[in-house]
Amino acid sequence: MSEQLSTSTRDRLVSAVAELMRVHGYSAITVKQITAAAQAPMGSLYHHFPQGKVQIAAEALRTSGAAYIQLLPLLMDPHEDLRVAVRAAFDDAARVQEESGWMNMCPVGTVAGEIADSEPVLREVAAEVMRDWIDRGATYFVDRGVEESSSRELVLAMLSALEGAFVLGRTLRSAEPLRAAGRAIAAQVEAVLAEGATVDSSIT
Amino acid sequence: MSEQLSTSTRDRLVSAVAELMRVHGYSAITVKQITAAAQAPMGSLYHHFPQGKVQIAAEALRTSGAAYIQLLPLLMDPHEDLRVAVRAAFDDAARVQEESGWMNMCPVGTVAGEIADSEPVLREVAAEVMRDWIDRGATYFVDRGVEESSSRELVLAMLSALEGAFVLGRTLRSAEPLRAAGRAIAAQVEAVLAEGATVDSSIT
DNA sequence: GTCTATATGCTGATAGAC
DNA sequence: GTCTATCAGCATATAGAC
Repeated sequence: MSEQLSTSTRDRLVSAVAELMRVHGYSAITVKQITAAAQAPMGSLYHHFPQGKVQIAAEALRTSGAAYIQLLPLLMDPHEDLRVAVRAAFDDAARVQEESGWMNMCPVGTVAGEIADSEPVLREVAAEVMRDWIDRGATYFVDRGVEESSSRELVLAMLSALEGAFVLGRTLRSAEPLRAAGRAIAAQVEAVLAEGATVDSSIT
Repeated sequence: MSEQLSTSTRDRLVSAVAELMRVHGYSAITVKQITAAAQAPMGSLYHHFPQGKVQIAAEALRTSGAAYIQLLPLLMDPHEDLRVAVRAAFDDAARVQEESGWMNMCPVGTVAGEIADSEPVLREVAAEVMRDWIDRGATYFVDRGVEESSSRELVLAMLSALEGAFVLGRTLRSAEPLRAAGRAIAAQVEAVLAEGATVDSSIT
């Protein structure tokens, strides 16, 4: 009964697509690249994913998306002040982006922009992933004292700034966009907390 | 001496690529699509652009990029209060995005994200376009009373939020991301102006 | 479930007549 | 400067033995 050390062919295929999409997006990668990277034959891909490239890309987007949003609390929890926490998250992202040699930080955003008008199935999957991000993010901000109505707006602004700064930073090879974006979102946190405080004091 | 009503073959080719990239990005479009859309034969494309697809895409990015940044003052000039102006620009963008049926609002951001690790020539062109945006944007903010050092940070945050919200909005088919991003950048303007005012009052 | 061999169509690019 | 015909290679996907 020899232990299976390697992961399943299916899992290796999904990981390979996720990694390839992170670097090259969706349109530019080929199924040959995928099977080569996963060290699997062509037939296995179409055995596990009968609809081929689109289907395996969808699965990879869901997997990566779920993993990515877990970073948010991980980066922000250590900081008591929410404004500091937001800036720390962006500054950490900036550091990672620079240290990695300006790699693509988020395949979901990249692929979403690329295929929104061409691959309706993948667009819907990307939308599901983003809706999950927004829900989880809003819940996190509520838990940290932001009013329910402002939380959704805040997480939308934060994710937008994050995704956009990823692209600018990677293109310009500069950590500036992410740091600047972090300051803007921190300013928004400040504004939202001030609003909440006003409401609170009017109640008290 | 019959007037030439149509544009030159060269111009039609560049326009066709710009429009196709706006919708589908770079990797997904083909030179056949380009020549078909421009109603030009294959040979003409390679006559005017010997390096082919990459070269014509580069030209289209430069042309579109230069056109896009002109919208910023156009949208913001009518509003005296800079915070209002910023929100108006984002709200206008949100309206356009929704009314257009969630079309791609900025080919430069889309293409930049897609090819940053695969097409070094195009990445550098996209970087040049963005550096031009940043310079012009920073100058605009300075002209409207923002301190020089804050202006650059502000325009970086604004462009990041704009590009990211384009992607989220198009994927989610929602105007919310752009509106939320606009409020965050307005908060940043508020913060930056307050800072400046503090400095000013210490001088006065 | 795994793997090889292959089908069919399309890719970017070129040659060369006009 | 325009246009047609065509190249060599690669794309996704499939068939069918094991």
